[in-house]
Parts: sequence; C-alpha cells; structure tokens
Amino acid sequence: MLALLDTATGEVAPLEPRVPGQLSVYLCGPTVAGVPHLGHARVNLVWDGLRRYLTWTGLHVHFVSNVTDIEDKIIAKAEEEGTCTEDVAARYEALWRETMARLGIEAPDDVPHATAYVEQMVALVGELVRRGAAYEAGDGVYFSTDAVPGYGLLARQDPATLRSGARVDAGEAGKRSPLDFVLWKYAKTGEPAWTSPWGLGRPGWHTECVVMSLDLLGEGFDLHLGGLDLSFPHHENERAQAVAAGYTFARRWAHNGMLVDEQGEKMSRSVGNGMSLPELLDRYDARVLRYLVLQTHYRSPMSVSEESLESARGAVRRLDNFAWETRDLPPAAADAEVVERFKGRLDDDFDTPGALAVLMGAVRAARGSTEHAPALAAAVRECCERALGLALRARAADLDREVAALVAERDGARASRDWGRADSIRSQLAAMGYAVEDGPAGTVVRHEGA
RNA sequence: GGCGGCGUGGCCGAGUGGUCCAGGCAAGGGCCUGCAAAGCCCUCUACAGCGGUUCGAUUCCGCUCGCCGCCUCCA
Repeated sequence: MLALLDTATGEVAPLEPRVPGQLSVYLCGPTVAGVPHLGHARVNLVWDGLRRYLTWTGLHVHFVSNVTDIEDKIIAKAEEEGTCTEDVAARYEALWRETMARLGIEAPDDVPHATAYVEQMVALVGELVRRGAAYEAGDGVYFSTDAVPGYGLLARQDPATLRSGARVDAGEAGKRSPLDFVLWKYAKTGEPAWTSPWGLGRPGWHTECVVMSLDLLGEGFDLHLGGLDLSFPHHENERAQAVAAGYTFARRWAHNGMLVDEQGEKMSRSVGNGMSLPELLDRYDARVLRYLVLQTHYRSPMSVSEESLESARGAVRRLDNFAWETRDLPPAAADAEVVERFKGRLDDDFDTPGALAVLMGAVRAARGSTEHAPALAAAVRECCERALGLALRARAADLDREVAALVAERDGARASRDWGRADSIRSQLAAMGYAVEDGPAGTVVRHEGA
C-alpha cells in the first residue's frame, strides 16, 4: 500500500481506503477566470500521476475535481471584457479542458460546478448559522473560526499564533476575528446573485468544495489534494465548515509543492511571474513537462526554466530512443524485479524521481543484455506509460513516396561512396523533420524527437 | 513576529549512519560510424559552516549563516 505524507499530521502513513480497494479523491480545480498557468500543470500532472499509479496497482479511484465558475475574479474579468460571468467561465473552462487534454491529463470522473451547487451551499450556510458557527456582518455571512476546535490543523499552528500573524482586511470590517471568513457575500448592484435567507448574494469560495466533495464522495472520503498554497486557509476553512456542520470530512490531505522561478521565488498570480501553459505547450512536448514534474518530488519546490525544460527534453528523447531501439523485440512479461523496485519507490511517499531512476537503470541494463532486453523493455514501457502516464514514442516514420525515394537515393549514393550527395540528402531529410540513422541495413529515418 | 521547509558534484534533482551506488542534462575523452545520429565506456571524485553523539556522519542532535514558503488572492 502506498504511504503518503498527511498534511494534517506531518507524517508519512499508509493510505488506507475507507472501502478496501476503492479510493475517493478530491482535487481542488481551477477558477476559470484566466489562461491556465504552469502551476496548474504541476498540480494536475502530479495528481494525475498518483491517480494512474494507484489505478495501475489495482485500486478503483473515484477522482473528482471541481470548476469554480463564480468568484470575484470572474466577475472582475467579465466587467473588464464587457461581458457576463457565464461567458467568461464558459470560455476559460473550454480552454482549461483543452489545455488539460494537451497535457495528457485524464479527465476526472466528476467535474462539479459551483453554480450548480448554490442551493446546497445555502443549506450548509444555514446549518452553520443554526448551529451558531456563523453570523451576519456588514457585507455577508461569516464563519466563526472560534466555533471549531483545532482550527489551524492544516497550517499546523494554533489559532492564537495564526491570529497574531493575520493581516487586517479593511474590506471585511464586520469580522469578529481576523481568521473568520465569508460564507455568503451580499450582492452589490449588477453582480450575479442567488436568493438566500440573507438576501441576494453569492457563495464564498471556501464553501463549494465542502458541498461538492461530500455530495459526490460522501462523508469521510479518502484523500483531499491540492497545491500547498491552498492548505491554509482554503482547505482549513473547508474542513472547519464541514466539522462545524457535523460532517466527517476528508480523512487525509496531501499537497504538492509550489513552482519557483530561476531565482527560487514562488510563481504566483500576485507576483505575476507565472507562465502561460498553452504557450509553453506550443514550445514543448507535453511529455517534457510531465517528465520535469515527475523528476521532482511532489512536495519539493520545482523550478521551471529553459535549462530544466531542455534537460527533461533530453531525458524524454532518451526514452523515445529506447522505445525505437526495442520496437521489434518479442513480447515479454515485464521484468518483475524492476517493477518491484519501481513500486517500492512510489509506495514510499510517491518518490517519482526515484522510480524514474529505476527505469533509467533498466534502460541501460536492457541495452547491455540481449537476453533480458525484452522483459526489461516491457517493464520500462509498462511503468512509464501505464503507471505514470508518460507515453513513449518509437517515432517510426511511415514513409511517403517522396521520403522513400530520398532514402533509396541516399542508400545508392552511400553504396557508390558519394558522401557529398549522401550528406546533402541527410540535411534535406532533416529539414523535413526526419532523423537519419545509418545502420547495417541501410538508411533508416524516423521522426524528430520531443 | 509566529509556524514550516530547504541548503548535495557545471546545472536540475533523489537518497542513505559505514563497502561502489542515485538518475537526468551539460562538458571533455574514448569506442562504433565514410562523416554523423543513436548507443556504450570513462572523467569532472558532491553533500552550506562550526561543534556534538558515534568505532564511523552527507545522513542523528545543537548552533551559525544563507535561501524559500505560509499566516492575503493563488495550484
């Protein structure tokens, strides 16, 4: 069984599913108010990897990831673009889906939308008010963090120290404690609004995930995932509401590390140093990004730079070359020892860099042993593709007539030792996107790499 | 101010109380090749600093220095 660090306890512990053999997972999804950035790529690649791995080991994973389609940033964007929030949300969600597909992320089993859950959110807020865990203030209904014992669990700090560090937010003057947060925002004129016992308004951000995760996964679901920056206050506040309303919430929490730039500074929306994901995918094979993510431990900060991307590209090429070299090997069962070592690394807090190292070792070993090559190659392919979602490409070229003619001509030139002609055809083929390799059987071409 | 994390060879990035160890990229040398490409071999002999524990520490403890994150929107 895989062991994972639990953010709530700070300890690596085996992930014991609520129902044996089945794992219920919730991943905080995007607010669709802008172009997906590199940070989104990391979260989704990391947890897509975990999902694939667990599925590969035989678990049935129920994977839910939401879309926040009503939120202040969406309202601001709609105003800026002179359109409505539905239009903004729909457009950016479409872009989101497209970009995730380009990244090779498996679509979640369920994608709940906040706007489809407003009624249930209102009910939850009502329950919190009824239980005395929420109160009305100047501009909305607020959650009283004092009502929850152990508030600060995910930040691993007690409420007093959190309070002492809190910055005062002038816009939320009616709050009883700086840690309190809004559950229901009263609508200003012109803003999208829903009816509620407290008048027209819209839900606060922290409420939707509570309602949606409990609805789709049920109480005490297994694992709640997200970026480390969401652990506090977002996830803490989700937990606080659920607990205050009498629900058992997520049993486990895991968070991935942030992205940092070359200076080691976090990439974030507020700093504005994030990179557009679609733009990056125009320049790099999505597998390069996946490799870069996998070769960094999920909890470590990950730096993205031209250099780190080029390095990952080299590694993907190496794997593609291996797939190419071994394309005609007879089918074989995956080498059991490699698979065991691979799983051993992943089961220990999802050590993907260690697991990749095992596979790279198998690549080298396969090249050095014709006897074991089929089993080793099968293990590499199985682990890379099925367990981690990193598809290998042999990049075999199906030759059209023009290319086939050039290849034949080049073989002829080489046979007659006309090196000038052979080299010029090679450059011609390279310009067309084909890599040329001369083997004992003559010229072989394949598509250029990642 | 509080809490947490990190400092590994040219770069990225795992890991470990002790003998060889990551792994990838890059660079240099060699083999192979008509030349290449791909591949293979070798080299570049790392663990911030100072103490302590230990037969032995990069790995455990303490301190110092440096960097970063969270306490505000964020994945």
